Amino acid sequence: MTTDSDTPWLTDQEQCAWRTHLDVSRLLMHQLERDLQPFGLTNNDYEILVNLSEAEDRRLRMSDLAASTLQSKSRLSHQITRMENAGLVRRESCESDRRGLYAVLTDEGWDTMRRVAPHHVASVRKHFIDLFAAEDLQALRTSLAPVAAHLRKERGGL
Amino acid sequence: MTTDSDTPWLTDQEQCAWRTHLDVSRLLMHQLERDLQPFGLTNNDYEILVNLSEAEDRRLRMSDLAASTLQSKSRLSHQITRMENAGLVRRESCESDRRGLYAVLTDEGWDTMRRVAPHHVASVRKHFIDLFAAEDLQALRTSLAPVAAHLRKERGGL
DNA sequence: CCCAATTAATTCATTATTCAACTTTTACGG
DNA sequence: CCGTAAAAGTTGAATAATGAATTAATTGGG
Repeated sequence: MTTDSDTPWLTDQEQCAWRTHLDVSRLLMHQLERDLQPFGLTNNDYEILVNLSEAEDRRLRMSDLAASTLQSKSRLSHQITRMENAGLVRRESCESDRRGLYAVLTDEGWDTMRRVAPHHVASVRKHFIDLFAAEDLQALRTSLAPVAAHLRKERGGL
Repeated sequence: MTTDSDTPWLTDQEQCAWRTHLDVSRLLMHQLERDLQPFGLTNNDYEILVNLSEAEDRRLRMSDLAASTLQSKSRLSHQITRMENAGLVRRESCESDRRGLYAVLTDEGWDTMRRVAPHHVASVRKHFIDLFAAEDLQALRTSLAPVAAHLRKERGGL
């Protein structure tokens, strides 16, 4: 049988590491959201802008954008609709596959990105990056990378 | 004036660390959510259960519970309403301060907690804790703790 | 002792997320 | 080629989160 005493409970150290990670995740997202608010953007908006502005021709297929932002297609579809209404993005149909659509950054979206990015970077530095010693940040990266890889494999289709 | 070249953009290393942290946060929450689904609980439900089950008399004031779960009072209020409907929790009025309410774990909530906790711990181990070398987990904890502290100070009232 | 300010918590309206159902187009096995 | 399966994306209804406004009780200075 399976009893309580079989359960490999977390040690105090592990508990603490875990809780700290959780707290940082949540608090950090909240803080970044707040820092973006004056510009009328959410974290989600911003991430879409980043992905599109880095992409070839400032456009990406809906599916690819959903994959790279780790969202469901449905959620992305709603998200893009909102951003389209805000004038940041537009949909364009894809010639090679008539099922497909591109999300394309508008000029306004591009300008918004250029204007907001410096502030966002400052925010990320202030509340995260600059709080680590350089070697700690490296350690973080190298120890987190396998976790990310594991989790990516674990999730089949979002 | 402030130009683009004044902006202290993230280095490649920093970018990578940052993105990895973001991805891990999101993928991990998703995975844990999926692992809790068979038990009919969400991450939020579970966290409330943990907090209440560790508390004196298995009860906490709404405000304290909101603070320790880093949620707004409004959100917590809705959350507790849902959990009350699910029979996991009940509200009890507070004698010493008639404005106040306790969220109290029901017997069903307690049983649910005891039943689900081992599976949740296993999930946390599988997708996070056990993916680190012991010394890396320590490093994570010590480098993340100041970040958590910083963020807690930064946010005034949620 | 009283009134203004604060605190506890909820409510309501708006916005966002989820999940399943649906449409259209493409791919592919026989 | 034909028909069935898979893929791209959207839609709509249900559920959840947010934020401002509200109610009710407490505190504390004059």
